[in-house]
Amino acid sequence: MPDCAHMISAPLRALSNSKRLTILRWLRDPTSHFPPQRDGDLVVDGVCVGFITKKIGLSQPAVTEHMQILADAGLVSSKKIRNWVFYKLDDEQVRTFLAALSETLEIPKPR
Amino acid sequence: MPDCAHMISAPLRALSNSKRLTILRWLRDPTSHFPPQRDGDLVVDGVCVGFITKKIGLSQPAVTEHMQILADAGLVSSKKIRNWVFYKLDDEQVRTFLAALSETLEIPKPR
DNA sequence: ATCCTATATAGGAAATATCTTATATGCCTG
DNA sequence: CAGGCATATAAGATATTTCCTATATAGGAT
Repeated sequence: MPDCAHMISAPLRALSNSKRLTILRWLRDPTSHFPPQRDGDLVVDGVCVGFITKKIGLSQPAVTEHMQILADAGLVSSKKIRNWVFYKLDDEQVRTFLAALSETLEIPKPR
Repeated sequence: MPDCAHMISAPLRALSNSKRLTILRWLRDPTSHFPPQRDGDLVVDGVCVGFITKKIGLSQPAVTEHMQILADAGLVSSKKIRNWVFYKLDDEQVRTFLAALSETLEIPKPR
């Protein structure tokens, strides 16, 4: 396995902001935090920017930027449907990141 | 279990800086990255500020600040011996943090 | 006491992050 | 095509982070 240091930097920076961490917690379990959507399923498609904006109380451009940072880090994926953009936690990538972080921080196994 | 959100924010901010992440990787396995110390064992006591400063190529005050951020986040512990200060990865707290982060990011189990 | 070494603190400069308002783009409806 | 809605981009203000130099503190040796 190659040195995966740079692979965890972007997610760590993305997670270092408390607003983004809050959003990720919402996306982890969207039906508990958002009302049903007409044009896209909360779980299947993700949560639209407008819902996140309303709930977090920031301007819409600020939320867009936060979501792009999360997407660039690979922690969420986005899907455009009509003129909505739905963001969804990327379970696979989250697990990969968590594994890489453990690998980076935990004491190396003796051999 | 209480909401442990704020418990992971400080470590995440501490980890979001690449210099600090590099230092943590060194501290994870100090004997592979630093020469033996006269007045404190690399593994038992930790690594002194001077060694880290020399290796990372920043000013000593910058390193001191980085180490304080890591210590405030609970990721490292410090031990003063004579006029040295040794920093050491806190395995227990690192594991606690990793578990809390997984708890925060992973899909809640159905029940 | 004086000097040398190791680390911490103070102050401030420069870079980066966060956020807002204004505007652009793109899709849908009538 | 005109208008409305959802999101993205642009520009810039403010806040925070990162880093340096200068200085303080503290222990050990001469």
